[in-house]
Amino acid sequence: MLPKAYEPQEVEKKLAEKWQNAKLFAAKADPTKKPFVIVIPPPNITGALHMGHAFTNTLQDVLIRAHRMYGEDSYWVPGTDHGGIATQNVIEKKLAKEQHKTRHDLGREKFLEVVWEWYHECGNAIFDQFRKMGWALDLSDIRFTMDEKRARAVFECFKQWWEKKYIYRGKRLINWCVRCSTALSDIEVEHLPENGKLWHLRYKGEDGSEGIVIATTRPETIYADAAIAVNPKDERYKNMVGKKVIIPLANRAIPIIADEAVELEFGTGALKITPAHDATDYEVGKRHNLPIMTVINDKGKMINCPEKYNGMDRDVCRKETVKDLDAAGLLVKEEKYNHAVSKCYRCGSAIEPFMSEQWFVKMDELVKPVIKAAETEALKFHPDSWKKPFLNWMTNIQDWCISRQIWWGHRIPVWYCRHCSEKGLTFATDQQGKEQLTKVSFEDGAKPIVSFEKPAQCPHCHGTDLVQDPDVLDTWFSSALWPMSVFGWPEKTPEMAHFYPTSVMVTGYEILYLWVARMVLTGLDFTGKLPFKDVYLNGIVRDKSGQKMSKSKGNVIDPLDMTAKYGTDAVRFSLLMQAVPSKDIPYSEDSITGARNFCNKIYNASRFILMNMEGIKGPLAMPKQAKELADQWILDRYATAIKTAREGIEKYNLALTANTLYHFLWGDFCDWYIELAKQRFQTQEKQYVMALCVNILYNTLKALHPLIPFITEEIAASLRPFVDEKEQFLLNQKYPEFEESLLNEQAVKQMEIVQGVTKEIRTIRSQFNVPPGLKIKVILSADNENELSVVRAQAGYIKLMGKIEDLQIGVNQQKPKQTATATFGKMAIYIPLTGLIDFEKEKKRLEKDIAAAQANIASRQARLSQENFIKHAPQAQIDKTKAELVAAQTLLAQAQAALADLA
RNA sequence: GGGCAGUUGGCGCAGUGGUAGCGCGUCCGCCUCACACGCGGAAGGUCACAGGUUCAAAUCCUGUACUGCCCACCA
Repeated sequence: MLPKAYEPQEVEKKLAEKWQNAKLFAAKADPTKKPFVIVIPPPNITGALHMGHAFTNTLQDVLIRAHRMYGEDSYWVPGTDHGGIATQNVIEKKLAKEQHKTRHDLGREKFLEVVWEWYHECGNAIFDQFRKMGWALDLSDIRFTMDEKRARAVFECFKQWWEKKYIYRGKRLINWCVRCSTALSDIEVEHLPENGKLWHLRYKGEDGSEGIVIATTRPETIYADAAIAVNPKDERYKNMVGKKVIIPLANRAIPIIADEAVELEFGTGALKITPAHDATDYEVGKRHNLPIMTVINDKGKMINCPEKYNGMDRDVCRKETVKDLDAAGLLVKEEKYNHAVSKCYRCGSAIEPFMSEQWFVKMDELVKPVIKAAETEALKFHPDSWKKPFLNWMTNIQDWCISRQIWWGHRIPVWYCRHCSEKGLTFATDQQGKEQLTKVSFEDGAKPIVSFEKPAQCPHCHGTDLVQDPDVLDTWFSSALWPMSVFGWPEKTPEMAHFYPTSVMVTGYEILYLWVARMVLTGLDFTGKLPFKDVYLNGIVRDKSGQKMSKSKGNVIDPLDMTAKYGTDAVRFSLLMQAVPSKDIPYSEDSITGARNFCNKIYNASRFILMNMEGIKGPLAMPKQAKELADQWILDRYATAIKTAREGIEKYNLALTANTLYHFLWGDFCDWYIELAKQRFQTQEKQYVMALCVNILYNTLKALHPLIPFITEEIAASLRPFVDEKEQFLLNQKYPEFEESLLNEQAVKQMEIVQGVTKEIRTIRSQFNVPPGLKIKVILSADNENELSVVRAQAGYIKLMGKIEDLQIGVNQQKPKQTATATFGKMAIYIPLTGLIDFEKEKKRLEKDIAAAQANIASRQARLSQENFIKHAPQAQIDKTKAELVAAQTLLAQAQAALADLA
């Protein structure tokens, strides 16, 4: 005998291995079939996968599995991402913790070795999770954004864009993360609110006058001030423009200028201009030809400032400066001020706007076809509310800073001849005593040689002393090429020809700009084709109260803990039940138990059917004819469920698919059909009923397989001897088709009567505490035989489901004494309950019925008396309203009669 | 400052132009020979607010409020 509760752990382990060994998920590249392709958003190799991965990848898995079962050549391309700064940070932390070392203690080469080791370790852990989650990824065929082929793709892109002059070097104010010691692109900067302060500082006039008061949040940058700006329309300062004031503590004179950028209402209306440390100021400085002075270096330390502060940390300098200003009587006011501060998206430390020469990609040309694709909806967003933000971002795009001053990543494929580029190259000796190129300046004469490998010699002087650019590329640079590079682009591979473009990109909306936009851009630029036509944006998995999950908050739910506890299917299904496009989902262990219970329900229903299969020889074909109402009804429900389940998949609304199948299997099949079928198990119809049961169950398992692959595969294997199926794996079987011929509106209506009457009877049983085992007598009465035709025909169902011993059906039946009364449609339901009737309860019940009926009658009558309703509403609506009125009137009359009887 | 979502029973969410559903929770009764991870039943909502369109609006439009997110050079 099978255990009573489903135990997923063993089953899942066994099946996960079986699928991989059978190469079930491998690329087929079958030219006779329509390809359906998804490239996985490659997870960063920064550690274990989290709930967000579990969610987005499960969505993809469902699509991939469903389309495979639709008969398409579906292929889900697996891989991981090297994750640039994020990964480097993880390794640095690990080094510090385990060995108390920095990356500089190891040196670049050794550090990279350590990261590569980590990749193999972490990568394997990730692939293990892929397998455990049941994702249809071929684990023998994994890509990595830094492997040889992907590196080739990166180089090809760099080279072509260099030749087209899209890639260029530029010196400008960039976002610098002091902690990560690298430049960042604009979208890698987050603007987070912070409780800061606004300091009002006095800059005295050069002529000894009182000068001007400015407001700033960054007093430590006053040493780099190049001017004070006021709005040209500002009457307060009109006569001061052109005069000079003295920077406090620095004793340097700077001019007062007029610029539109200054807001009249903010602060004092006077703005200090610090071109080297603020983006707005940089622009103002450019307009007025102001000198650029840098007082904070790449480590966040003060430089070029009064001796006292030199070498100080910028935060310390801020405090000291404020203190000294106060002492000098130049601090006019200090007020609390909440404002947005730029933070590094990887480490959270404050971004320093920093003058630096970096590599950029010019965006204006590249972006044009992307905008067109989104506008014409050749590129379609799901939900389409993302179209507008996407276009908005694309139209206002800035050039992309692609160089990062870190070690882990694709090294910029540019070389310099030490002879020819001499003046543009700065070297330093690292802690291992090796000479390293630390800084490249094109302004000072560095001459680039673009090459994948180290060139044998300099093309100009034929010298052989060549060094590679020290920077690496933004991690999103290689990600941008992912939908092409996974197929071996730029090589003309068969995979590229067959699988590209892919079908849909499924990913979180938080990386729409960071990633999706750039894939579209590269795809269109290099292939002229969109890398995918559909973008399905999923939401974020949050905690129970809607908070983002984070380690620091301690509200993280680890998917592997949950799968170990409840089974992978339960975790998957709980996510899918809530998978409405773009919607964040609140998640807690509670949401998994519901899904786990469903899995158990499937298991037990299957177990029950299998138990009753004893002595029956398969295979049993799906019966073509319904023998009775329940059969017609369940076939209709089944067909409808399949139709809706497929619709959900097509519309990327997997919550619809999950909920539909859940309610069909549990609510319709188990609660009603199996219960009704039980009585036929002992009859000659057993073979027929079992054929219907086993086929409907089996097909429902198929329909559920993309969502919960393990339990469905496991059960289907036991059922297979009884159905007409040769294929071992569900994935290779056909997804159930919607069969319109199974729809039976009349059967559904009749069944609704059976269910409705049964429910009324059950309610009364429950209300008057009729012992569950006690069979009762029920009388069904109406004023004409026609109203009773269905219950007469289906009396057996009602007797069974209502636990009725004696069911009398007839026109205008006499109501016995001591009887509970209910109404369904135009039928009166009398249940004689001598000794069990509680008069107060019955009275209350009837009064409630009466009140409801009166309200219904009033609203229906009101509507039907409106001339416009009769004139404009469709006839069906009018008929429906009339029918509802009659039903309400019947209910009222019967309830009132019953109440009168009671008294 | 601009944009986008959301606002539905205690909680979390679905939902279609014809006066509302699901899961969890609550309450009552049941270990009914598949399942107590279960079965049966009940209570509980004027679908944020104000206008408008319509015979009819929770569902469409406009505005307001609140919440969340994204974008943006008010220091």
